[in-house]
Amino acid sequence: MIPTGIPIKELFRSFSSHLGKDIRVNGWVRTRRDSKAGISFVELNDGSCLKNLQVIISHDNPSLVEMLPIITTGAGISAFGTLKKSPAKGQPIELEAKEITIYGTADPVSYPLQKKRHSFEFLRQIAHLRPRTNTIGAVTRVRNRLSYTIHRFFQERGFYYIHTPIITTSDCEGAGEVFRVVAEHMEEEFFGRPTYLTVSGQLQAEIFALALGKVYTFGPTFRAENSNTRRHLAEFWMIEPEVAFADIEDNLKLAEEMLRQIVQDVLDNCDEDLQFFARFIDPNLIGRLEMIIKKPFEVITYTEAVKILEESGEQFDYPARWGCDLQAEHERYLTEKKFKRPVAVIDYPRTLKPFYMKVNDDEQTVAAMDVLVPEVGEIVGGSEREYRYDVLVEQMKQKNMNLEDYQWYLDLRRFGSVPHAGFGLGFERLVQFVTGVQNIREAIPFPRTPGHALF
RNA sequence: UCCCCGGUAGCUCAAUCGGCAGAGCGGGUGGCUGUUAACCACUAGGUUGCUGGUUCGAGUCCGGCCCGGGGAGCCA
Repeated sequence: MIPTGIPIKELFRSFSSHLGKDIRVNGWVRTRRDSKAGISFVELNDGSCLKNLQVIISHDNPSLVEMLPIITTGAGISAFGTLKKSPAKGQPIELEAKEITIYGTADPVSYPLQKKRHSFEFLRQIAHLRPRTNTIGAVTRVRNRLSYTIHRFFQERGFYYIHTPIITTSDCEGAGEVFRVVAEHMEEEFFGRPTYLTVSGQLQAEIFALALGKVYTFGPTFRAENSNTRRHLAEFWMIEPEVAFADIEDNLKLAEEMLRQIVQDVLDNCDEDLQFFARFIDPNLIGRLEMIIKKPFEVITYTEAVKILEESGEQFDYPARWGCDLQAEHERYLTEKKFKRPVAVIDYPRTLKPFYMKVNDDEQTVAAMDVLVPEVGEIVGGSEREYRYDVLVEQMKQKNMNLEDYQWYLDLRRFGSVPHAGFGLGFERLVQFVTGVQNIREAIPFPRTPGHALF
């Protein structure tokens, strides 16, 4: 067995219990500095936290000195020695090495990562090594925490986690272009009919919501849109809760509580990483996150939003008009300038929204909701679902849909249909919002965008 | 897909009006120091994205293509 190391995070958190004891740490060398006073300093990082542990190599120990030339940036090593208080400034503790095992060297001439800052664009080209950087390491830890706390949020409220299919036969009308799924070396359709990668688990989640009450999905989603922006991926992860016996107000409340709780959790548990982002990525980050917790969401109807935009006196490239979709510039104005907080826009014209949204009593609008946040834009999109059979059929006919393809969906309205609602939260956009990374490609371990799919 | 900007050393970038292709960092060597984005000296390192053209002369100007970034649209 490989000797286990103590996580560096653990050493910094409670070093008093380890001081003076012999311990082992496994990790990767970030940098080495040699002092002719007879000491070398090795900064070791193991991914458990942002901080490096300083390992002291005394030049009195000939077997360690022999190793020095290959203890270079990037090397994977194990260090065994005594944990001591550091006599110098900069770190509370350091490890005085007795033994070092070098598992893997990293040739300094060809190892692409250097101590100094790299551009994110360059790091994307070495996506297999970029997790070893401070930023991507921190994003990865925050992403993990968000993932954990989202599951916890729903589990604590009695939601069931549903694994909706990745391969589907419905293209979820209006959710974007789809990827076809075909079996290689097979002429005929593997499934006997055309199949696609899912663009949303919503319709299938509705099936289970109308049986188990409260459910959510959290899985990969695929869109074959040729969109080249810092907010879009061809493969991304989406959280989609779906609740029976719930209307648009319940839906809004759920979205707000969810965002508030997960942001609070990250503030409580990822402080070191967030401070790093605040220092190097986005100085306004912490204030923006605290705003989520302190200020209630502003809720306005689409009609009110258009009126506010018309009376704003702002010069927009496209003036706001009732019946037209809100432009990105409109959304930014509402959330960043007018209200300076998350804004939920509800009750959109039915012509702008998909068939499954509940038609309001005015028959002109549907019970949709988009939650907009500063910097990222739309982070949540959802609605109360149309649960009345006749109205749903009418909606589908208006949108020129083939009713036969959705017989199962209509059946849900024929047998025990009840009001229900849900929404989709783009997970990478949440990661973007919480970390401040400008480009969504830094918010996911292996970004897939048009023309790019490494590994 | 459309609009704008860019592609020069391993990385980040400079190069005036078209006139000898440079710096910092990183690498190597030596020096110095309980160092910590260490410091000092020396040193190696180039198909200026590809291609065609204009010119005595092109990193620089023009055409085509490729790639990247930002914005827009679509959306999460």
